[in-house]
Amino acid sequence: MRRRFCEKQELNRGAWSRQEDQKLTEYVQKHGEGKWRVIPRAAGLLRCGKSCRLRWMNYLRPNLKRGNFAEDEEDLIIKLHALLGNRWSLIAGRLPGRTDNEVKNYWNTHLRRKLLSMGVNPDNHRINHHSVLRPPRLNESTFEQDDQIPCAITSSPASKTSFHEQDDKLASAITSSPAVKTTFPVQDDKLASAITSSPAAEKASVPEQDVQLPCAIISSPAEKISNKLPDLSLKLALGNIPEVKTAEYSVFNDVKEDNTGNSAATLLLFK
DNA sequence: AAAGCCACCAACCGCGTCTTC
DNA sequence: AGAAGACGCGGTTGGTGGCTT
Repeated sequence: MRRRFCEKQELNRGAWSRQEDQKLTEYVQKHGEGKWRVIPRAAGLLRCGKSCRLRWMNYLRPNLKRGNFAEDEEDLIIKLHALLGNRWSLIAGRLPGRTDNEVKNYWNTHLRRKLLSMGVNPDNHRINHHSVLRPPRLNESTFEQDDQIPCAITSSPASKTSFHEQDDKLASAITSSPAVKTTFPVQDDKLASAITSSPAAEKASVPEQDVQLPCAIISSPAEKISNKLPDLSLKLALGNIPEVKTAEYSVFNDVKEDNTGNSAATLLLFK
């Protein structure tokens, strides 16, 4: 059997000592992050690069927030998990000072249980019919049999959603149907007027780097909701709504295909 | 007091993706 | 274009401390 890298090199494993932390911190502060493979030797550490990177990213890095999660952080994690699933690094990216490892651990030890106790399935975020009422203003016809994510969501029927495939990997041009406007559970007039749909799908391209940002996504009534999609499971719509400040809301546009190949758009907004 | 159980979380591992040559 | 190395992500493990019996 092949020996693990750390064993082969007779490197330290397990908990980090204070001296090791100090050496790594000093080295990274002086030379910067990256080149993790050369850092251990350069910093005088008997660790593999991978271990150094992990220690730095999850523990030593400056501006890390430690301690209990605030209620709004919990709330955000739950909403993001509902949309993104176990994409811990993406979720952590929306929580300043939190690491993917920390968010993942918190989810597994606290939030998972919390959702279960609320009658919500933590794997798919569907609500147990017997324990939770549907939001009163949602259009029932836009939902599948089970309730979906327990926050502001609209879904457009597959038939009204246009979805162009540019190639196997990327797809573009998503539009929301007029149903979006009427089924959105509006809690705020500003949003109500701002969130609407474009009349027809049109291809448009969005710079790749923008698509990487999993946040501050706003759709415009006038503009097409369209983009390049780095991943078929996550479609992000980018644009601007003049009436709504992007700093105030996060919007996700998710498109799912059913087994007949039809696609349905889901728009999710939260503060 | 001590054994057993459980929750928490730091750290490890394997694998997929990206980058470099 | 493709091989190799580096990096990053998510699942899992294992040590530790607190609580219960």
